[in-house]
Amino acid sequence: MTPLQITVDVVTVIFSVDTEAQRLLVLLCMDEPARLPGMPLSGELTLAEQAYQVLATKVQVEHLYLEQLYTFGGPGRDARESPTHRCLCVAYFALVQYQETVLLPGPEPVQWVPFAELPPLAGDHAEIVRYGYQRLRNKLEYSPIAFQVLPELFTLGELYQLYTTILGDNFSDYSNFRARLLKLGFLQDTGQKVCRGAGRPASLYRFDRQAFLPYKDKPMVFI
Amino acid sequence: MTPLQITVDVVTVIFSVDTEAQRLLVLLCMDEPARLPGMPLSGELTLAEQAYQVLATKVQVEHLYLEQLYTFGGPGRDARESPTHRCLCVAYFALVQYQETVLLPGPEPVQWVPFAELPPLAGDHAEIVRYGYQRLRNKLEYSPIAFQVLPELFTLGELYQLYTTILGDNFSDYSNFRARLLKLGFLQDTGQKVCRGAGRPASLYRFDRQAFLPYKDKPMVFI
DNA sequence: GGGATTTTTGGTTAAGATTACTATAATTTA
DNA sequence: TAAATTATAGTAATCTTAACCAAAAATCCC
Repeated sequence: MTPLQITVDVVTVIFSVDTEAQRLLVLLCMDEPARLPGMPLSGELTLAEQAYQVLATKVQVEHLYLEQLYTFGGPGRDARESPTHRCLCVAYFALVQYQETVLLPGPEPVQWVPFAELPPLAGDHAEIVRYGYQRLRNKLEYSPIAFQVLPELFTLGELYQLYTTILGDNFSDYSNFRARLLKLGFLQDTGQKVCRGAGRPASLYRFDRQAFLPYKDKPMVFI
Repeated sequence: MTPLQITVDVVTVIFSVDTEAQRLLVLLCMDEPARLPGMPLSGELTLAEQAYQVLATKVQVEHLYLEQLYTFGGPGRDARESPTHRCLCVAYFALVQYQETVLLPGPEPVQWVPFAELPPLAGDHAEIVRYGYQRLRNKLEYSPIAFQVLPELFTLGELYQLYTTILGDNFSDYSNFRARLLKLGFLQDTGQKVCRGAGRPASLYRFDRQAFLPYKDKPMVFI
């Protein structure tokens, strides 16, 4: 019996939100066919560090959220496989701040692609992206990842736009969204006012992590 | 550069609920130290099939729920590791029906251990069990896994006991639990009455999968 | 046998949350 | 300067939740 040879790829589904254009974006390597950024597992890093490495070789960004998504591994999912060689794929999920993200040059150029207009993807990468999108929606509803990728100070309108771009605008109207979020008590009004385009100036808010902590493990719904 | 050799173990955290004794149980291999059932990845099966295989070599059971839990893989998590050898662990989560489960004899005997009285576990298996317990609580609250491990016909009291044993009895009182579950509309009253010990006879209910399906992707809370 | 106990069942009520909607304030745009 | 735009505040009807209460129908146990 020949021992089974195993390859493990770490790929990262990187989302970001262009609130201006109201678009959810996915970072893709524009090969033919397009694929998710990834690299084979190396020896010294944890899986999470590796997933971050994948991200960091493609983009420069300070504010992000990263977590493990799922491990894909049916036999036959990769062309390199054979009876003695198995390929697994540990997928990670990332959300990065769009405005500050810089795409890095490299041998395989990456590009933001609107989630609504995904091209055909290599192997099972389309499935991985769909899985990541579900995770994104769920996380948004019951965890504060939005504040991870918003600037330190933001308006409630900007927060609402982030939510509508990802969830669609039928999850709540703006007025009720505002009331609910403010009631939760972890948004700190700085008192500063800004004008973003037309309309009455808005208050700048800050996410108060201290005030949020009591919500750990308690039911907490944003939408 | 020597190629990295990778071993992948598939382990399964198997929970069940002894409603009589009001105890949540975990299946452990009673080695020294105790550990979760698992086996190295082989060539022909999907990860899920492999996880089921792990389960099926230890217990005989018809009704169960199985899903992927998490992939653990920091370097240094396993004694077999070296600079050229990396061990990953793809963990699965299972919930099985206690009453019908038969522990199978084998070289490494398994045993139900109360979750409240876990012995020291090998490697990072304690972390994996804790992770599984969190998943169990979450799943119970917003998915119908309870019906997967309840007999075809069950009383609302039995359903409530399953919930209290896992979540503690401070999540809802019986009366409100009943009302909420019945309102959801996917519990079919068969009209049959049974007496379980003392007390007024209870109606036997059936989980109506058809009536449940509309809840897919919709918020749905049981507690 | 018969009262105590246990469990199921079916409520009620007050408080809180949600939804849809309205109105007003303060800015930019035309 | 009027119109449009966005932020903010609030209301009222409806629905949900939490904490109870009480009767019904069985077993338990003396």
